[in-house]
Amino acid sequence: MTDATPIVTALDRAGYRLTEPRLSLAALIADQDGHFTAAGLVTAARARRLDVGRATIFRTLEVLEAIGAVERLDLPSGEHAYVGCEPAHHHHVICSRCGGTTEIDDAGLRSVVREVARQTGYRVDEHRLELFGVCPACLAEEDGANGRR
Amino acid sequence: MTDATPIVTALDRAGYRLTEPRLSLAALIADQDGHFTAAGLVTAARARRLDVGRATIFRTLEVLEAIGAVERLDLPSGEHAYVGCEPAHHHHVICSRCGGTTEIDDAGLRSVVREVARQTGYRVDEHRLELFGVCPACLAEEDGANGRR
DNA sequence: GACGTGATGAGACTGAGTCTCAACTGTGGT
DNA sequence: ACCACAGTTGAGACTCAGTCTCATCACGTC
Repeated sequence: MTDATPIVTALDRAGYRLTEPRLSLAALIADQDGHFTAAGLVTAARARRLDVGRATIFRTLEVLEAIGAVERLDLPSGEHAYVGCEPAHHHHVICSRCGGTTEIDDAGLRSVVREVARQTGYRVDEHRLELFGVCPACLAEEDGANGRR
Repeated sequence: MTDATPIVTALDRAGYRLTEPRLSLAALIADQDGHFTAAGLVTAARARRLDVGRATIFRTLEVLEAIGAVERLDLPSGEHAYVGCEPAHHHHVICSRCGGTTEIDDAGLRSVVREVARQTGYRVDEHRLELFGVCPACLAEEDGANGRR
């Protein structure tokens, strides 16, 4: 993603004002590939000399998460990160080498959830699946470096 | 769980010293039903007049997580919580009403992971599934309270 | 029972995230 | 084009989780 328009239109449609800081942030987020953290955005914003306060960055992320333009995820390290994404239910695989993410669809998870509900008697309202691994590009690189392995 | 022995033996077997603070904490954790947070343990320890420092609680949780006696999970609120559990790979369903947790086994997730790997080309090393909902007991209570719904 | 090492507690420290409040700015109405 | 106002912003104080340090302590071994 390198185009901020989807984020902007999502904001607009949800009735949020299109302010200058929000537009800057939308552009910044659109430029990130893979996941990014709030702290990272703060640094990036400063690097680009965008006049955007820390508080605003957190607030904007909150808004973007609420409208589904961004998804929050928890890295194995315990850090909170975000990924820009389409506002539909899905999950991510995260490359622990390059930090890139790939969206995945249901992939049969729905039936897992149903099965769990059946086994436990719970009404399952929400679920979160996070997958961590190594993306094809990094795998290829590893192979190249190691000869084989 | 209301018996600290499994935690204690796990510690012992892994070569950790069985110190007084660790034993207190093991007992404290065994008494928790459902998930608990580090902050909660700190409070609980103080309430019971256990002489256990905050740093020790964090360190012990780290150790317990490493040996699999406790699992760390991320609540939808972004808080970090823990559940005491058997040291085998599994997942939890968490009741967002009473905070109770239930362990679940694979339930078909393994094939989902395989499917994702196939779709994306990733080598998937790690995955985390968290389910949030309402447990049977709370569901029954809700029904009782609302008449129907 | 003595010793060495791993464990501990107090408290300083760091860094993420929140809150407050006065000042500002999009936006819809005119 | 202008106005008014409600929503938004930035600075910085604040809170709270989690980490680190270091002198002291106590478990387990010999």
